Amino acid sequence: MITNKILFMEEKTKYNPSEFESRMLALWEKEKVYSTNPQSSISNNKAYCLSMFPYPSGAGLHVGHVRIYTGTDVMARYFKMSGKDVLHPMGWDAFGLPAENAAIKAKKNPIDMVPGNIANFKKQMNMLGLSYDWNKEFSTTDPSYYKWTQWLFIQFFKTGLLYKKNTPIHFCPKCKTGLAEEEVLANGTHERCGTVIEKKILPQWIFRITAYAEQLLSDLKLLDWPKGILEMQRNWIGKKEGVIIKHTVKDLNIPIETFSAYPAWLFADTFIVIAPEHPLIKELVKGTKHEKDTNEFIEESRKISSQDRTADKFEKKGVFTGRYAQDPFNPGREMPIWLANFALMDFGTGIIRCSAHDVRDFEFAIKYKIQLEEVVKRTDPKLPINAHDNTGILVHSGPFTGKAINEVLIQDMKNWIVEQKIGRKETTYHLRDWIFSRQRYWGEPIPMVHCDSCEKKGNNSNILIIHGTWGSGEGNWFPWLRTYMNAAGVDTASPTLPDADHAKYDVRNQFLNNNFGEYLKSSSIIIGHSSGAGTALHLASQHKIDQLVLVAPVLKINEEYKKSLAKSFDQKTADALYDLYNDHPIDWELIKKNVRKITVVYGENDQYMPKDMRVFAEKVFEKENVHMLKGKAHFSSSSNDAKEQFELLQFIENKMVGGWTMIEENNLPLKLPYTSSYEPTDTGESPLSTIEGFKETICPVCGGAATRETDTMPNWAGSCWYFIRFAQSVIPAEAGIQAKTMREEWMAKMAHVPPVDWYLGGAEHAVLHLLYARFWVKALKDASLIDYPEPFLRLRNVGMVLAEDHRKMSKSWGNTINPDDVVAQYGADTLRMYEMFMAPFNMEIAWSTAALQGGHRFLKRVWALYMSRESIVDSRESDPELVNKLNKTIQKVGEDISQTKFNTAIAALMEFLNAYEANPKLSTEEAKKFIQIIAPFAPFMTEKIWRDIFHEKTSIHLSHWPVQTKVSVKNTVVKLPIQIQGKFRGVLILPTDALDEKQVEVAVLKDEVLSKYVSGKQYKLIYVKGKICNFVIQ
RNA sequence: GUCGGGGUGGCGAAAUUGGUAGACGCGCUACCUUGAGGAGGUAGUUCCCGUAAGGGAUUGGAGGUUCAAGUCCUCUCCCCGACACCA
Repeated sequence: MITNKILFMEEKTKYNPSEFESRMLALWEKEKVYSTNPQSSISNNKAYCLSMFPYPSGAGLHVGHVRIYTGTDVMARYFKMSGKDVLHPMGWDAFGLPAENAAIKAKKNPIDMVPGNIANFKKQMNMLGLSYDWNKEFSTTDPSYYKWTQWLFIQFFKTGLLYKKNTPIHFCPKCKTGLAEEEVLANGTHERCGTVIEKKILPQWIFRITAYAEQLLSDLKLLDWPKGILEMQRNWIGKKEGVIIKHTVKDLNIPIETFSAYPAWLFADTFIVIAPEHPLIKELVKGTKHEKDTNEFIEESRKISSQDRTADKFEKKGVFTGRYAQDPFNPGREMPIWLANFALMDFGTGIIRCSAHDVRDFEFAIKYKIQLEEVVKRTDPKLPINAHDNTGILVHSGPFTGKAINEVLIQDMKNWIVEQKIGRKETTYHLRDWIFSRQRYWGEPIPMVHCDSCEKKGNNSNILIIHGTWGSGEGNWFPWLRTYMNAAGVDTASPTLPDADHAKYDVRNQFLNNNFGEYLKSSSIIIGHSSGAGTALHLASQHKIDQLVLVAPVLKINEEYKKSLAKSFDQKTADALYDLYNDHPIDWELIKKNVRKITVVYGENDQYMPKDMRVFAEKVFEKENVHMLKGKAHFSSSSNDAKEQFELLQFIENKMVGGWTMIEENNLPLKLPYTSSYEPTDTGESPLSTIEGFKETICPVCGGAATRETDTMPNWAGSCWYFIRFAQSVIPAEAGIQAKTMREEWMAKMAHVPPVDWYLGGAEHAVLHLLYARFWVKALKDASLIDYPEPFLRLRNVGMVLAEDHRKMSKSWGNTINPDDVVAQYGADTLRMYEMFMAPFNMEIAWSTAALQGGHRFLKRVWALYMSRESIVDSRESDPELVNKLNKTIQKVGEDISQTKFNTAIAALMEFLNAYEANPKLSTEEAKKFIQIIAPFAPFMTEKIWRDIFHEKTSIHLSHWPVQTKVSVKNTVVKLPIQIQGKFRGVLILPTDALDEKQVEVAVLKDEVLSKYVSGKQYKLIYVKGKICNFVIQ
């Protein structure tokens, strides 16, 4: 009998995770413990915790994945127990080169390979006890997901943010695809495969991320991100403020411009160099004796790869063009123009003014014996003073001679340059536009069609802007919009109307029809601003056009409004406008027939518009086409609205640019065709071009034969907005309201979900995914598709997990650790505990199987303690000191988790366990609390104890984070550290009511050890009451 | 070269505001226990001198501020990461 009982106890006492972990998983699934509250994503008490989602490789989870996912899981569990509405989803970033290359190797279609990999990842994630709500799961390769990625592509196309153009790109000869700037490493190799990149000119979809350079830079201040990542983004955007200097080439009268970020040194420049790729060179040397040398030099430079350029031994070389330019800073000085291989075509203007003060220029001048001048005294004539130091007293510097170089002086010089008309101020960025085409199979097909006949017929969209009263075609945001649209390949015009202040209907109408009658066609967009709307409306009644966009429009003028117009302008102007609207009435019905889409935009702070104008707009047009923009006024310089009106872009719908148009919305998704031959081609075209029946299609505009785009999107596309899809609310759409259009569906499900609160992942995405996603969010915000400026409010980086030998884990080294093996041997809780404990979350760590035992031991000790019933459940009395310590531990663990300081949280748990074991006196209620605060780290074991020992019916993971019990611990004594001469000499134990300086002094003098340092000596006391006391011997 | 992050025992690391440096864990040492296991317990463990009591040194190095510095300031060395002929 006795033996049996002992056996039973042993069985019960032994910590055997494999015996219960899988049962806990089943229990959680049955009880739907991790299902998300549908309100979570829109609750103002939400905590959106997200790990960077993985690309599901065939290799399965790495222990590095485990570290990120456990960290996020611990936070999600803690926030949930703290009463927050937690969103903690997981999905798959399965498009892209790695998956495709693996599939090619395995001779399978990636479509067939991905599901197996996902299943394996998912199995492993479940095994680890990660609290994902799998109802939120999706893969970027699901047509139901990439349908939206394609739809977003179309939205960006329509507004000119994405356009197709022949452009020199980085091309990976191994992967046979074009790449983005961010995918090329400093040594000129592809970040995925290490192959040296080539330059090629190919037609590419270009995403205008540079339009957002300034916002991407300035909004960094909104983010709680690691300093290093912020700095890397800042550097990558690379804003530089400087000046452009204008020159004229002697004898040729060709203007050339140079950029300088250091204006203080401009008076020293004596020669000019041009990048060998510069197109101007041919003109400079044409027909001269320098032509041959120059061509040879250009040819030679072309052969040097970017890899060689960055090498240490890169030799500065150049060749003289035989030409000179006048130096605007030193009248009479002629600057020889050279080609130089250190000049970069893609920085500044590709042309540089050079001086004795720049290291490279100096070296070059010495080599080719070019004359130098200096504007600050050099101590050693053989060495340059680096211009980037910006220090010294100027000489030979015109009006600035004798002045010290500082910020103020530099500003003065810039202003002087502008005043003298020598040049202008200029801001440049390192950021380049994002090449968005990949000549590969495994990506989202680009939902675009090219129609040759449309292109020839001139069916491209163009834009005519009509300005308002007392305005001009060069006012407000018109030049900005024109530059922006022209860059995307859209023709624009913004004529200044004759006598616009007082012009009546006839004058306006005649002028526009004479000059722009032929410009307007069925694919045209007319934009009318303010009272220009009247003219625009009349035009639209005379021409069939695609779109009419009315910005802050005047739509009618009654007597009262006429009076106010006369007051703010003059009577003649008011009369002219009255004529435009009333003497020549607007035919609303005809306009509606002539125009495919009419859009009206007002700013909510527009003080020039009578209140009923918008009401009227909603009456004559469809209500859904009348928009009110928050924080905007009259969209004019007079109301101080910014000139760059990105928000207006959303209302402009270019239908066709360069013969390209989008496929119709109800044909989305454009599915990736299934094929057996998807290897990259050698033609620079995507493999989709070889698939029969894919490329040929019908033009949505003219109905004739057309061809599809066959390139695909880069693997970063899907991850630019996946967090929005995860957070998608299910409320209106799935409650029975059927959205008519994709925009309606988006607005209902995705427009109102908030950004990610906690984003955890590796630092390797600093300028790739993290920059791209920020860019999309800004573009989406300007398109009114979401309403926040940044996707990831807090970012925390995870440190890499190295192998035990401190090298990277790699199959070829044979030093990998498989999480499956660790879980099989020690249980998932041990693996989680160890990875959270061994180092601060963001630090690199080397795996240590020995240290893993530490976490295991902790769990075993907790287990053993709670399994010995008499010490836990049967004890009624709590020791106040221990409860006090427990309170502090509850507090610390919570605080540490919310600061991603998991290692110290666990240290605190261990510290408490030490105290608890030494003196196991806690009531049942208090004993439960300790288990609860371990729960985020070790979800399996704590659930088991919660149910078996405490007989709880609902999951510990749904329980509330414990509150601290008030205990009165009478601290009757205080340990007071004593220093003598600043050196620690011992601790005095003093009653709490005897802590006055005098009492401390007496106690020290009485103390056998301490007294010998001070007795009989002159000393001064520095006493921080109750904290420390220092005796300073005089 | 520029920018960012670091440097604390044999190892991974702690340290609110400047206030007992080394919490917690690993490892190690001695002893105990056992079902002989990758087990458990107790005590010890920054280094040097000392049987001990005790003393001295100590947060990469040098200086400084302070009653008091891992923490603040100046200079300097080393490691890691990112960017780089950027005018």
